[in-house]
Amino acid sequence: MAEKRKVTLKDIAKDLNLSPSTVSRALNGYPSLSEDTIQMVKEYAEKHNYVPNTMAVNFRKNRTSILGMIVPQIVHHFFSTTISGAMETAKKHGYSILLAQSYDLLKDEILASQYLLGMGVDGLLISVSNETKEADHLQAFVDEGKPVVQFDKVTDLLPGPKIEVDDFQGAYQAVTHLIRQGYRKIAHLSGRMEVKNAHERFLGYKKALEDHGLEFRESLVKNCFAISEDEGFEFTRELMESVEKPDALFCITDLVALGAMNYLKSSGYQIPTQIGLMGFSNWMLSEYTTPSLSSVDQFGYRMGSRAAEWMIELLKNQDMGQNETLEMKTELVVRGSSMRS
Amino acid sequence: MAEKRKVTLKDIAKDLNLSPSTVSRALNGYPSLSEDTIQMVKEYAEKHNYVPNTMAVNFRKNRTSILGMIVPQIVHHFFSTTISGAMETAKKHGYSILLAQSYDLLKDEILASQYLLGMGVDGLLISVSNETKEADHLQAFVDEGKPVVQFDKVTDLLPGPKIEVDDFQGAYQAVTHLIRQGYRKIAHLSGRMEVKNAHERFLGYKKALEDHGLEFRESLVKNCFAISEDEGFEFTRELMESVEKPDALFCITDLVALGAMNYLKSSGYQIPTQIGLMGFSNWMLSEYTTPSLSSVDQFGYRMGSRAAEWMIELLKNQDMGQNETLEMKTELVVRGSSMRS
DNA sequence: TTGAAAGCGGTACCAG
DNA sequence: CTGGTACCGCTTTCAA
Repeated sequence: MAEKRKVTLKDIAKDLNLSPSTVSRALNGYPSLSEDTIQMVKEYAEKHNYVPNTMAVNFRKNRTSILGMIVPQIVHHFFSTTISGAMETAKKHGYSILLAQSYDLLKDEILASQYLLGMGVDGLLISVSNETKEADHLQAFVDEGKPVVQFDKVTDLLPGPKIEVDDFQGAYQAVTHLIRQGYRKIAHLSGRMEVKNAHERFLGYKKALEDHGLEFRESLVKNCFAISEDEGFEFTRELMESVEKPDALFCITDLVALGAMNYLKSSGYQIPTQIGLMGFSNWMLSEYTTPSLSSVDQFGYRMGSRAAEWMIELLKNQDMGQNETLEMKTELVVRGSSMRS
Repeated sequence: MAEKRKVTLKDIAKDLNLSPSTVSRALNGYPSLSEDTIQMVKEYAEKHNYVPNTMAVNFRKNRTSILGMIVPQIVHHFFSTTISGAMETAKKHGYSILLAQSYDLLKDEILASQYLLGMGVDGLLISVSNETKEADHLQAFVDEGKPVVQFDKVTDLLPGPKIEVDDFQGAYQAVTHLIRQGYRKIAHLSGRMEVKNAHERFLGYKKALEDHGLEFRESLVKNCFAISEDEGFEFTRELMESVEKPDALFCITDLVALGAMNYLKSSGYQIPTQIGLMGFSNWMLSEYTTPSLSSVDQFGYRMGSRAAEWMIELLKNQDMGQNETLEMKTELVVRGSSMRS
């Protein structure tokens, strides 16, 4: 490792017969310095391609310009878009993002938090796990004066800035769309009711039915636990084999809808003519199924970007943020699986 | 921001009437220290939950324990798996990963490199962009004694450790499989021949044909430029409308295969009976199409993990690495789109 | 407008 | 086995 020593601020000072403080000031654009000095220093620095030592600056200023970010899983398309959005915005403001995954396990979320805190991040962007029923590990950030901005999946156990998807509205629109397409017995493959997003979607589903004069029936709702493709398949089988036999399915997530689609197709049902199908999240793959899957877009990129923006603003103002929530609207994406007309 | 001052090493030293050096040694498990001292220090540290200041340590040791990682796009499923693999392995060894994207543009790759270098990463893991025809920005890392490990898409312009997918073998196996399924006129939707992976896949395709006594024809090869779904659709149309009319398609990537599949289905072709279809990369969505798409798995997680491991070993040994290549085998994933028997 | 100097929190060398 | 101390590179008072 033939590491050639890099030129430091002191080197410049010595060579230019200035004090380190002057050089520092010149480079950082302080006022009250003669134009000549500034010119000279800048030129010299440029010529010897001086690069300030980030570690020294961080150390001195007691900040890293790094934001921690915890998501359940990077490989989930939605989260990868939020990451992408947060990264771009952060970079624009001179921040970088240190990532960690919780795998939707509280245990791993705690580990990740401690890890990021130890790395000295300036703040935390987090979408909490489904298991998160305590928030001491998040409070730890706040205790050290590091803001926490929650997004997508949030917990009220930690007051502070939150960005949520308007799941209620998204579900309401989706189900309303199904009703307008003429479907009348709309079932819902829901998630766990303790999980806020899932509950909101359920409520949106219910309200849409009621507002359009359709009866809500418990028997048309199935709770997925793992939110898996298999559950989509199995619950759809149960529903289609039951007396209720719905003519449309609104699924908590595209993956579940995919399972439903597989069951329906393998059992010879025609989508969307015989039965309509609707997912949620607008995964990349929804476009590529046959028929393509209608869904609800959550604007992951924008969400990540907003979270980062918010964080940076808090950091700039030395503020921990109020206990306020920003609701992000969703957008219905109508595709083949629900287009009867 | 009510940041309560944290206890430092010096605090401990003062309170315990020891020197900072002793405390440091005790905490870092140095030999030649009395058991008593170690005990005492550790207990005190524990009790006052002392946490070493990462920034100070980094600064002092002139390293960050952060690895830079540049991929074309995080949202690509394959890359998100490599990221995940690299992150887990890095964490296991006390390293974290700072991510950046090149969007397959040289310009952005250079920016990302400079950015990561400026952040003071200890080394770089990179899958280069398709445009990368020079490597000064990577050489810059080497010049500062920071190892660069390339993976997946690599350039020979920078000598050093590389992890490559054995694209040749993967393509060879894929095409051999098609031949065994009885397909005889196998077309190839290839990528840009200047891109190594694409070229290797092309060569594997060609060799498989030759080894099985089938004629290779230029007219059955179409070069995709953007590797897009649209190109898959269009080139498939061209092929199917030409006199050549293949009975199977081997596509450079699953996305292209998807485009091909869409054209074929919309034109009434039966897959896999009339025409066989094969992708490459084994994207998440390949499983969910109808029919499901045969593909070639590239083990992204393992690849990222190996890249990180390699890097950490280099770092440990203060080594920049030789100009050697690790070839990772692929695995054929046979699904509905190519299963005639 | 500039300089001198004190650290930030550790680590590691040199003594003892 | 332990202590003293210089110092990593930069920022920021305080003083001139």
